[in-house]
Amino acid sequence: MALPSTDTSRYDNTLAVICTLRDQGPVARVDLGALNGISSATVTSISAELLQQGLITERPPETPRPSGRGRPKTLVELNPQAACVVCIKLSINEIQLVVGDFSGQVRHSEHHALPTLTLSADELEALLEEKISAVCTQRLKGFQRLAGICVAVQGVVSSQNGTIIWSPALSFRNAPISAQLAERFHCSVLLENDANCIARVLAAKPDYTDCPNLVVIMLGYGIGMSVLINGVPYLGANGSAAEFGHSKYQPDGALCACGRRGCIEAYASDYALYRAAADHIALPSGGDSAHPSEQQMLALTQQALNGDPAMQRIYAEAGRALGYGIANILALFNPDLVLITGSGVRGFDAMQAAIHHAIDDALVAELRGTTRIESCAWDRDMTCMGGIAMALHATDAQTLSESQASSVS
Amino acid sequence: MALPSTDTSRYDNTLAVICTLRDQGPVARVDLGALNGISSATVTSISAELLQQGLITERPPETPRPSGRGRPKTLVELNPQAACVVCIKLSINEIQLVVGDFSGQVRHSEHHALPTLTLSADELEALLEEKISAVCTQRLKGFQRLAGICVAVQGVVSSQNGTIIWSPALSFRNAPISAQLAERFHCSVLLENDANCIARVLAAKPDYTDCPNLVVIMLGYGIGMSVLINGVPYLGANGSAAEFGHSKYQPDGALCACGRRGCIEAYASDYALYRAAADHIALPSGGDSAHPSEQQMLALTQQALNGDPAMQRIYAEAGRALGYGIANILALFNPDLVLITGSGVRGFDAMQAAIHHAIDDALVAELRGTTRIESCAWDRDMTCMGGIAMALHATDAQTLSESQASSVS
DNA sequence: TTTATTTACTTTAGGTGCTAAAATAAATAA
DNA sequence: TTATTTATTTTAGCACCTAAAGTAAATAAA
Repeated sequence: MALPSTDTSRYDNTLAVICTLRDQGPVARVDLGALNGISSATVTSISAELLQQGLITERPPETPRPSGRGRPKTLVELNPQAACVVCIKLSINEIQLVVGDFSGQVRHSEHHALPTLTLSADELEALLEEKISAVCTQRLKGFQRLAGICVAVQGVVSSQNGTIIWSPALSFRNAPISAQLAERFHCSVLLENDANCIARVLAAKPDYTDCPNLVVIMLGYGIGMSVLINGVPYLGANGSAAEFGHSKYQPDGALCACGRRGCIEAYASDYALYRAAADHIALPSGGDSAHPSEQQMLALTQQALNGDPAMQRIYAEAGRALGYGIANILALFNPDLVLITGSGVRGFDAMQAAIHHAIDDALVAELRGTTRIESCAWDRDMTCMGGIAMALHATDAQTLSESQASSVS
Repeated sequence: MALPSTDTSRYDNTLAVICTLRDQGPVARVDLGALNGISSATVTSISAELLQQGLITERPPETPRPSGRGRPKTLVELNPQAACVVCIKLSINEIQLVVGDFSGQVRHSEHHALPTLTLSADELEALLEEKISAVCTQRLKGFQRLAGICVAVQGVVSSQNGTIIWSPALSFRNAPISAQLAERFHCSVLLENDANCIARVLAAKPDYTDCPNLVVIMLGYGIGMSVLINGVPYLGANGSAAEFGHSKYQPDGALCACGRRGCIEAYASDYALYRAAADHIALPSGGDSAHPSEQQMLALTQQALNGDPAMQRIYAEAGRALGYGIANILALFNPDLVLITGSGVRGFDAMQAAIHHAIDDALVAELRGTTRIESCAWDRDMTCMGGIAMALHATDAQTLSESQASSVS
């Protein structure tokens, strides 16, 4: 039963204006109207409220006048100081903290190496509180408030419950996180899968804006995925959807880190490639066998690209597993685009032929469809950028209602 | 960029009232308000419009008065004659036509046996026009108009383009259907996958209403699937999503009707079971080897349930393939519920143990999740009932705007 | 230098559609 | 017959939008 209830147009339009300003930068009132399909009279009214609440500011007229006749546009822009958000990325033996302002710009970023795998749930909680706290005291000068926190985690999380169900970075399971952080910092806390953060960033790129159904595959130590359906991440019933890495290539196949056999991850992840290669060739030392270092993985890839037949065979088999997995994605999701990224794209060229060959083997043309399959350069900062964007988006509603409340009092 | 634009609440509320009346039957204005979260003053206003347009009627007060004090409720209900819709199901060598009225009730149903596989695209078009035309002249007495047509097809269809991309019932491909029918009958034409129609009916059942993410697997001659995400069928970029039957169990495995190898369908569909059994046991004649008859399939299933070891092995292998396929569904979609139905559920008991065993083999508990996996009795009329419901839903918007236009003139 | 033109923004007038509260309707209980 | 209860309708008022008119601030032309 749908509950249409009362009119929400002012609210929707205000949100639309904020979103537009966030991803277009300073915009004139006329253009805000045109971009969002509302009259400029309405924009005048909305921007007057936002101005009064301190969420936006009018930009002083440009010194070199813009060409053309007529009254020059008065640009309005988000007030960066109106609020800030923090994103913490939790990966194996490393956390990254990033501070973003209300306009979405990154203001600060820091990395900390630490042994995440030996942490207890309480220690993790304490660690996150300490790091956020430190960043707040050092970096929050001038900001009106901390509006939200996004915790980006590799693995299975329940955004709804604010619980990390399972993560390769942690040795415990079912850790509730959001509630305590929310109480400690008096702001909304968003728990997100790292792949969803990446997908958020990629989906905004101009090349991919016409892809409402987008699948992003993250290759790396493990294999993750995000599925955007009409631009929003699909989470499933408990948040464990899009676990591409543990979909099957071969029943009773290679052993996976999850403990089962035949997962795609058991063929195409870093540890799988390293494991398959370790018997054949000598590798630079560093990392341990379950967690190969970037140097080791680069060396592996290089050998395959240099024409080493054993390594070529290993990458071809990984590509075949990936290809069969992608074939299932095409048959089940029929997305507009599959993007392959993550640190593991370093090996994409060595796998690409096998991937496409496997897909063509698996699917007839009608089911193969017209889905583009592309790789995408990896940037380790993308996760937190997406987390900042998601935290701001989640926070806008709250920011609005709070500002309204304070302006009433 | 979102385009919130002008207010649509009257429209939304009117649609909500119609939907409520359709699936609840006669309802009083107060209750319409409560069920849809709007005030009864608004319901009065909306129902006055609908009454004037002839879309609803007031039901005369009950002769045996309802208990309780106070002014008795005046129930309003949809006027069944306000419009009707036709659903045509196209299956291998059979079509079914069903007429439904504006209130969603089935008024007429007929089956025709005919050789669909020898039809050309033009012949199919002519056949559909002829059958619909006949049903209209015979059955449309008293109805104000034919509001919509739903064509329900096994296979891959593009609802957007109104094109049958591929169907096992037809020997040709890429047949545009909707446009010509729409022109001939001056009404909206909806082209739907049969599994989506079934899913629509099942999702409405009280047992399953709390399952926003629902996967329906249809076993039969082939294997189809429908994925409802927040209650709406997921179609993908070209309408070829949810092709579970052609997701992979075993690379280079058994030959599938699609021409590729290792598809789930090549293990667990009727033709696959028949093919595997044909070497082992004698079967009643009828059908051909690629299209076993219902009698033959019942005999097969019976042998397995009677304890025949060869047949038990065949059904166990089919169950294992299905189970691995479902494991991928759980990992990728993490739905609230997987329902297995279709004529092939006759063999469910013979496969069930193997299905669950395979799922547990494939997935760790965190990824297995809490998804319910259930079978559901098969009813061949369900497809058209879903088609009627979907056609009405698709049509309501149009019905409204037309009635408004005519009431203005 | 003045005037016309162009474009942006704001104000005004009017419409849609909602709700809460008051009024009315139609029953039962006392 | 009167009081009470519940349903529906009417009324008054609010929120929000748009079109159109009015105002502001620039350039181009006379």
